[in-house]
Amino acid sequence: MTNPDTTSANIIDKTFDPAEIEARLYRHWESTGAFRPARPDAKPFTIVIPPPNVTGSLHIGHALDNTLQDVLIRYHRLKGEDALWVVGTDHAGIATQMVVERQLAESTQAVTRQEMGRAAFLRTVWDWKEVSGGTITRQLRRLGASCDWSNERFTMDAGFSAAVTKVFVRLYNEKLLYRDKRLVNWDPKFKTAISDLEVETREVQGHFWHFRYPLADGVKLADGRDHIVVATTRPETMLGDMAVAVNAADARYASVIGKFVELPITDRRIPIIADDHADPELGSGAVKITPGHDFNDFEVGKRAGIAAADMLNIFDAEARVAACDGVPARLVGIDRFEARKTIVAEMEALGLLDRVEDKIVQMPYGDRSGVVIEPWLTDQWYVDAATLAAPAIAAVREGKTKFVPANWDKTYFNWMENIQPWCVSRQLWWGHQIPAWYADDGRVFVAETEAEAQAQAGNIVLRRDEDVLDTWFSSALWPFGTLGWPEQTPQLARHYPGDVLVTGFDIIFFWVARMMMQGIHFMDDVPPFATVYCHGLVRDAKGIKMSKSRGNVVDPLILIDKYGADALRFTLTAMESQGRDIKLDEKRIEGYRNFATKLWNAARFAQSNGIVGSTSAMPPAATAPVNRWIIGEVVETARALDAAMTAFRFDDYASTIYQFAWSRFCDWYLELTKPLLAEGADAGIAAETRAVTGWALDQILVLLHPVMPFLTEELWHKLGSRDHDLIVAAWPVTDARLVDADTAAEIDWLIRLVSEIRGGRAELNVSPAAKLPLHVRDADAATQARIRRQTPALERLARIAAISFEAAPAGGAAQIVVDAATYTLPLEGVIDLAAERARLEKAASAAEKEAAALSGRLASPGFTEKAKPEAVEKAREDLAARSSEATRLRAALARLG
RNA sequence: GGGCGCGUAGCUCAGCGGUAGAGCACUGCCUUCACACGGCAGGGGUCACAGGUUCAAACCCUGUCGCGCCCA
Repeated sequence: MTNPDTTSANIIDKTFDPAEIEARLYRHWESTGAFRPARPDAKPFTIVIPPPNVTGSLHIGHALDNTLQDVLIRYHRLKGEDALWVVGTDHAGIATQMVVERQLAESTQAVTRQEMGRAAFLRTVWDWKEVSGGTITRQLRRLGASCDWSNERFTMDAGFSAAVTKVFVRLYNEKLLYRDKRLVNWDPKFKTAISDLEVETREVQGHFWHFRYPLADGVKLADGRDHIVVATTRPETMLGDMAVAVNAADARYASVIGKFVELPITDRRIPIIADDHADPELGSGAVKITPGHDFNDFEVGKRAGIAAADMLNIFDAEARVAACDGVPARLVGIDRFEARKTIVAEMEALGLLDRVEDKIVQMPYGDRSGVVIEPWLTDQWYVDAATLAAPAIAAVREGKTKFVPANWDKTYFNWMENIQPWCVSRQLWWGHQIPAWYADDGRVFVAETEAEAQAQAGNIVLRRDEDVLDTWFSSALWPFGTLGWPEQTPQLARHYPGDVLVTGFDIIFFWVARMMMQGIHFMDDVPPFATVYCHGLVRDAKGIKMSKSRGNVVDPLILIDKYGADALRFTLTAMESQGRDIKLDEKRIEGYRNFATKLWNAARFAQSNGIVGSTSAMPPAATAPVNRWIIGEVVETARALDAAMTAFRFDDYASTIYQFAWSRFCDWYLELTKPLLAEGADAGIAAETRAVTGWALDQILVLLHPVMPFLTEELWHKLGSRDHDLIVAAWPVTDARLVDADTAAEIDWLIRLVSEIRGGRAELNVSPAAKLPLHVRDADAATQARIRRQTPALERLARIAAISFEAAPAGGAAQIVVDAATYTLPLEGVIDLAAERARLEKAASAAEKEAAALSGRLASPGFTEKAKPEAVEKAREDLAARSSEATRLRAALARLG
């Protein structure tokens, strides 16, 4: 009924073509609502996507982040849970505004947003969003992400915007949000405040200019000098100096504290103050204080009693010198870097330039604009982050939210405990406009609508705040805003809090911290997720961070084109070992593409043998040991995968299913059952084997589906007529009673015996084509029974002609020891006796060496007394086995003569 | 300066108290009727170094060296 196959026959093609399959299956899943099956009675499982920027395109980091989320969501969907992956995009205020402004500048009209006006500009941004904003969500589909697209969200949607406004108003009314004049990181290119997290500190070669500031009123230093030397990396800021600070403990300056200097160029008198910020060990020990343009100086200024409103602001929004107390008119309007040259030249001309030295300086740059950030004194809206952080810290301390790997909680605590007031206003147009209205007299009215503000204000003219909110202010509401908050929707009741947040560790400050604060505050103290899974960065094969400028970025879409989405997903999953950075080597992807092909071919083989998918999750009844064995192996594999997923060990998950599918199922089970399916074999056993193979293959498809959804869904339908898609199939039964220890032991023995015989043959250069007779010595009744049962398998896999329990004929032979029995392959005339002697000698020595080590350990006094009883018991068993093996190998050596 | 982490096979990485593992690469053999994007077999590691704890250490502790990242 839901068969997505559009080809006429269900025959598995000789070649596996990911591109065709992926496009077809994704459309099928999405159009049939498979990503969000209705399961009202099931346990909810919820992930909210870290919303990608609407301007973005899929890079390899997204591919990793979303692959992991999809593995989780598909796994939980298969487990029968009510799995919801909330998806959507973020309006990305500054990034989007930049993109659209650039397009406008490059367009034929070459128009600026100021020329257009706010309303027209915003219409243009929305138009852009409708046309180009879907890039990344289309690309997520290429990856196979099974998100709930039917409820896709955007942070600027009406409902979400209403939530943002409500949060702003509530925080304001709770006095957790306020307007204040403080220093911000000002981006003179975009003319907006930016977050300190958007400031990138770079080391650049700069200078340290030492200026002489003349002491006022004829005062002299203890050493007789009439000036104080201060050094600065930013000479132009001297125009805004409001003090010179010295350390109270510095004897050189003790006598001048409280006196004044004549600030050159400006002819302003500024005080000499005592402050611990001045380090006697650094430079002259005296520092100029520019409270309006330096974060440290701002604090010094406040300690000295200067109110923020009185601090001098010497730059305008574009960082040009502004008209200001004492600043000469000739300097007004010139750019800050020009001003620097001018000031230095003028100081030199005044004979006040003491000296200049080269200095590496830490320079703040805007991570998007690339220009030097100016600490600037402005009125902005601030959230009292410290108050909101307290319960967010407690939630992690109390284990309500866990970081995986756990050590990220240290990073979280460190940042949260030192959190600064959060500046949430931005001087942009694209974003949530701040719901604050001003009266001409400066009064502020904060309300959800203009009408409400007007009602508060009475019959006066109001003007709305032109600024918008920081994008993170809105995305902090993502875990509940996407579920309909502030409406108390059934979705919200059911899917908040989320189970897991999957994100890069680099986003802990930006986003995780903010979601924790807002989630707890607005959702009755319930943090937004139980687990925060932090993965690492994807680097190139050499371990270098990918960047456009280095040209070492790998495009996930190109990798998908080349190897298929499944191979890329498997690679990223297999390499994800709890937060460690991933060095992505294309060879690895190629290897997992090969794995996909391997499974494809195994399914082809099964199909050509009349094997079809099972109709029941329960395994078929089985009598043959190999069938009973594989059933047990499937169950144990499913249990191991459950354990891996519970522990968020994506790498374990991938390697467990890889090993099982390839090294167990393909290499052994399919080979061991070939004789059972051959012509002339027992019809009952053949039928049982077909049923078990079909069942086991089905289970592999289910178990692998979270990582390789396309290949597995395709094979699921190729192998049988199904009444549902694999994406909504049931996880295998994991009943331990399905594991039969006796058959497991028998197949384990068989595998060891075949491997030993193969090894011996290869080492002795016996032609792979030659079929040899096998003589068994010292086999007990149980072993003889096993040999009889497994004769067809031994004949095929070990290339044995006939098995005899009679003594081998005299003469050269290869001898194999497995457990208590010795197996002889007569090779009179062809065997290299020396080589066989060497082989046996090597094996005997190894066994003896190990036996000696074990008996040494058992003889040591402390071991048997202090070690765990299991460890002692195991050592005894191992010793017995190794000694026995050594004895038999020595006997074999003796027989060889 | 503070914090986090990493140094295990040629490469990329698991393992984190009981005899060293995987994938890739490498070597030999194999056109065996699912698969050469394959099969079979094999070589390769004083687990950075030095001390210590322990009956037992790649794994725990201390220090040294080397390499990252974050914050100031």
